[in-house]
Amino acid sequence: MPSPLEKARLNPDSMKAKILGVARKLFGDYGYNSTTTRMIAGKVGIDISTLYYHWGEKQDLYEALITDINEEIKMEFKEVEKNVKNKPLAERLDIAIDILTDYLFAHPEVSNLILHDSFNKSKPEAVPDIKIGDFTSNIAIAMDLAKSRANVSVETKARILAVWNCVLNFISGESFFRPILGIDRQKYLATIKETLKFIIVPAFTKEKKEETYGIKP
Amino acid sequence: MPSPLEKARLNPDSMKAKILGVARKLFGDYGYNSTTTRMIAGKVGIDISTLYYHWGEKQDLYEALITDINEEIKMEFKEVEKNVKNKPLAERLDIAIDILTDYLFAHPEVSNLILHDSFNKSKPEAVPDIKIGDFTSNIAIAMDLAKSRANVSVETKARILAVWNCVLNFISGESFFRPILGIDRQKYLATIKETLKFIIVPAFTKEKKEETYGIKP
DNA sequence: ATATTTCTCCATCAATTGATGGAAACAATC
DNA sequence: GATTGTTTCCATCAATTGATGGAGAAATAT
Repeated sequence: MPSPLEKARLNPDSMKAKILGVARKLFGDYGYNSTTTRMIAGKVGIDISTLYYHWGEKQDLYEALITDINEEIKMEFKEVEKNVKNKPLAERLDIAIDILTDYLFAHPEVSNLILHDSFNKSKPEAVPDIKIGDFTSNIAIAMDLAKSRANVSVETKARILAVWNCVLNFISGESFFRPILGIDRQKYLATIKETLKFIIVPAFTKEKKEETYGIKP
Repeated sequence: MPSPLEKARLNPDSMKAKILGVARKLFGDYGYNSTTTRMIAGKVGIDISTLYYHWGEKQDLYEALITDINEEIKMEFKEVEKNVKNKPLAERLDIAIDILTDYLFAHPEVSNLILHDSFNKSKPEAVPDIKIGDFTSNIAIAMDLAKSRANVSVETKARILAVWNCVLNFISGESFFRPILGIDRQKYLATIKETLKFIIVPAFTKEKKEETYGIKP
């Protein structure tokens, strides 16, 4: 028996899926509290009660979409792991930045939602988190910065979180950063990647250069 | 004739100043829209009308506090500039990170407000911005990454913004990051600094090592 | 065609929000 | 002590918000 969520994902033309899609963008733009059910219904072009008919409480709708995003991120991280297998560290970092930046740039709501989720102190209790903490250890191992999930040092975790949040900021802050930089969207994406690589690659490869490059055939 | 703002700052025991202080924290924690005038009044321990008597509209209160913060940040950046004069690049970065991280760690509302300001799409139009864009060029020059305000490259600006936002994230995201890292507040501050230096110093000193270290006496 | 289920909207509710008028308490001046 | 000005609170307003009941419309089944 497919969950309501799966049903909505299976049929993207369904009203339920349409509402979910619009809700994603709006919750991302304005955060949980500042997004009203009327805004969502209005943008879908339906009455507010229709929205409640399909999704029940505002929280239920939000929960569904956070669950979705958690799933998406997990898949994206798996994609990274697959692509960096048996590559030297510098190249791993490069690939990880490319994949994650491209994904988030194409789905900026995801980035918005994660940031709202991390920093918002005013959402109702029952609302689920986006579980970034769980991912940091996986990334550490994928990047070969730790041997096992239990062995990831505080420093390594902090570094990964720093980088990860740096990406999120560039994506979510586009409307803020791009005017400061004075460049177009394409150039912005390129600049983000370049900046991230500029900052990250020397830091992580500085000391481990020999041992890690050794993997290269 | 001192502005109402200056009057409030001059006498920190005044009701007006007390309200401003509480408003800073709350606007920082919950953002403009999710902070109600009743929350502020309640935390100060006064009736809501007393708040309106002193500050007028909610926007006016918010504007006053943003203006304050803009001024504080400007001063903090001046402090950095003063301290890094005639130092080699690596040391400059070190000092800048120390000063800014300490300041923001002691006043996390500032960090919260800046982040809300950069990412929030739902605040009323008339509300003023925190002008981070203006500061990036100054920092570039202070760090000796550019010769003049007109000559700061897009890449350099992007790098500074990345670092700056990284600091903000660590400060504002403490309640989110610290459980992931599993450390106490003091260790957290140390870890932030170490992480920032780990990431930043190698990147910026990699190519410019010779020319910049040359300044050293 | 009729009956049943699914969907959509209108009207409405109670709670919350920004904001104000006016009365009382308090302080300063004469 | 009376007068004036400042500060505080109570009561209230209109607008917005999350949420629901019920009446129809639309689709599906019989």
